[in-house]
Amino acid sequence: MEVARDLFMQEGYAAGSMSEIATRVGGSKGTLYNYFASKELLFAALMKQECDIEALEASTLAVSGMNIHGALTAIGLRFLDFILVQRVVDIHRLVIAECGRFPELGRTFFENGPRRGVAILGDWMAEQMAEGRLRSADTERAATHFMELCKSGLHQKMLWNIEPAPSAAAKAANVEIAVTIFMAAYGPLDAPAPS
Amino acid sequence: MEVARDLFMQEGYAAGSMSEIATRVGGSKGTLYNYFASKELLFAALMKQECDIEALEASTLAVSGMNIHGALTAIGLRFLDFILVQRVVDIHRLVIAECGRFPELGRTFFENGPRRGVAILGDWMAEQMAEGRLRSADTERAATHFMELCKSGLHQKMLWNIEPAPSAAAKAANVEIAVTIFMAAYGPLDAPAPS
DNA sequence: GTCTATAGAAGGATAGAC
DNA sequence: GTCTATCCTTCTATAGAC
Repeated sequence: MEVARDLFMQEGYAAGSMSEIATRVGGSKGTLYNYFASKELLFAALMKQECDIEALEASTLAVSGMNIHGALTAIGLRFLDFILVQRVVDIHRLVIAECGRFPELGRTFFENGPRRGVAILGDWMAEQMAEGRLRSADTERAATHFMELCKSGLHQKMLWNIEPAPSAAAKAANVEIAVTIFMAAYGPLDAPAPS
Repeated sequence: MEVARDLFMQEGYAAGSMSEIATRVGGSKGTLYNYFASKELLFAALMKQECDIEALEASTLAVSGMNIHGALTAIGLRFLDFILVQRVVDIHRLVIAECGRFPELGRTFFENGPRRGVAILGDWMAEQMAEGRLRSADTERAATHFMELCKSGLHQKMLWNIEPAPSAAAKAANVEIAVTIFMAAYGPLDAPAPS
């Protein structure tokens, strides 16, 4: 499955062949078909595994004992460190490429990845709003906005194969400005926006 | 080329065959190869055409005589009306799917689409900043932020084949909140943020 | 369980008649 | 310019020996 994943990420689902997978793995096609009844089932099993990895990553949020600014910065950095890695971008590229032919692929990844992440971040923001550290607002929308601000153009540039993974400094800069913008729009009203 | 575009959008580049294109267009494969020397050249010609369409759309900005709030709303609505259409999303899906194998594909689309759009919007924002209607800031970043806020989660949901094109009302709602957030963060300092 | 061998279909591309 | 026919490769999937 690891070999198959790499091949499909490199060549795409249609262009990646079972023969090539068998060759790369050092076995024969007959044996490969003993493990997976069809190319489609191998692909489904493979993507399910990747989806679980994504779900695990989206489920964690460790920001205890930080002020709101530091917590948002930590959340943003962790988010970018996860999605701006070549392997993850390649998986997303494969999901986007094939979700037209495998409709449940996009939905499954979305539910386990972005949607879960937004829900968890939204819940955390709801707490912050209740305690007056953030302005009252739609939590899901606020969480989505924050993530989009963090990504800014970086994710698209990788997805479109224009630039490789950005440096830690570039990511940190993006998060810093994202936090500033976010707090100006969603921060408590008694704290005026900075210049 | 129209037929080929539709087939590739539906099946993907690798899975869409020259035979199928010839059949759909009502001709023969031999004739098709008289017009395009190879499948790859047909694909390149086709994507170049789509790219030009995108470039044309990204080049226009008509907001004369509006206040900043109305202008941003108009810009955001026009932007969403363009990118949240199934055909455009399908093209983007194809670009993302194939830019790993055709590196210049992603770059060409990016330069003519998003980059051009950001540059034009950034220039307009520079004027607004100079006249005190927006806070002074990095114009390219501000333009990118505004577009990301307008898209919010809508574009991804279409790209991942989770939802069809949103209604006009849904787009308008997204733009309205995007303008509010944007103005809270980038609006002039003398106008306090609304509740 | 793993291999070789192969069936059966489809793909890209070309040759050559008209 | 357009067609039919075909070459050669490659694909998914299976059969059957060991």
